[in-house]
Amino acid sequence: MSDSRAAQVYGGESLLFLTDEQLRQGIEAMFFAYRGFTADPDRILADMSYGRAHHRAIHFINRAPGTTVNNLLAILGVTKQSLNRVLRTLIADSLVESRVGKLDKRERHLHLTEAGRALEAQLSDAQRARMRAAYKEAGPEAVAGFKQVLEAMMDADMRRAYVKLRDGTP
Amino acid sequence: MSDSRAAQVYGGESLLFLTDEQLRQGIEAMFFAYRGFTADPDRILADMSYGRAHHRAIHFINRAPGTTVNNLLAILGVTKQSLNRVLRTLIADSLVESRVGKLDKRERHLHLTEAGRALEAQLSDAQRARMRAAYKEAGPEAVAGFKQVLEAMMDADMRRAYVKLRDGTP
DNA sequence: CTTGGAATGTCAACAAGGCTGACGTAAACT
DNA sequence: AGTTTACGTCAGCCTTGTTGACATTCCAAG
Repeated sequence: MSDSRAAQVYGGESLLFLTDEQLRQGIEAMFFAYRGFTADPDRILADMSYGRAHHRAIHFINRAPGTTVNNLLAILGVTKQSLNRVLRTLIADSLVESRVGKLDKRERHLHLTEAGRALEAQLSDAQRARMRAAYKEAGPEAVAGFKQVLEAMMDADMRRAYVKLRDGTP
Repeated sequence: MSDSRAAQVYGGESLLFLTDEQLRQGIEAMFFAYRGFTADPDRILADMSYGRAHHRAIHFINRAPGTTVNNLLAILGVTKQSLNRVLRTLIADSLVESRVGKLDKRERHLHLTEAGRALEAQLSDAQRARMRAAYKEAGPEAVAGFKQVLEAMMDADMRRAYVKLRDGTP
């Protein structure tokens, strides 16, 4: 099981890309690339007293303004207590606004303030710059493959959330 | 800067894949996919009292048996205090062995024990299974693109480390 | 209408795993 | 002999995850 060669030919197509060696390369690529992926925003956030969790919250509030805490919870995949701590500081610092729901007063609808949008843009710009350079270096076909593999790697729930965000939320 | 259309044509090739929207998709794909990427080993480790940090150490010790602490530090990108805490528990639990260097007695060479290799295989199998499914679903060309983009996303240092591991350490 | 349960969000306390800083020891280098 | 390198460790801090307890609000069954 641990050293499946997978060097057979199946349906006329070589399966050499499924060797353990190829898979290991992908695993290590994910590890190193994710570090790069988060490095630039992390540097910016380190100066303020924020962390990656704040970035994630800001990102998704910006993506879906008015989203509820529960909604955000599902997307971020953390406990509400964990998210709450982050939100509390963001609200205290006037980057995020929490509005009591009109229909259901239990819900809180989250919005970025002007300052919040400014920080979001700063973080986003930094992360996109690296992404853009990588895309440019690899080319459009590589990018298509990149997205396909990542999507196939997600848990089913997350995949639904991703696709929903990607295709707009009708 | 924040909403560059990038919809021009450059060198005869469309640059539509470099729009902010495309970049944002890639960013979110990385976020969700990384969660899936770590989910299976995390579940296994949760039962023991280990975490992701232990997994990383075990992975790279297995990849480069006899590596030194300093070496591992550079690859993992953490402080020695942080790594040491992890290594201490792994050594105490007889999953890792630390041997004093023969040429340079200041160095400690790290090896997995039999038990260490068993755990590594268990974690590795779980992670590879997901990777294999994703590769299979996306196909060989997508996988090639996936790796290209990830490699281009890494910091230069990490890219060197990655390539060195990938091509064997001569 | 009331009451009990479900949903939503907040507060408190704890653990993992990053970090810095300081220090000690042994070996290697100059 | 003195300096540098490799490693280990102690102490303390921060972020970010966790569980447990609790308040508020909604809704539906009696």
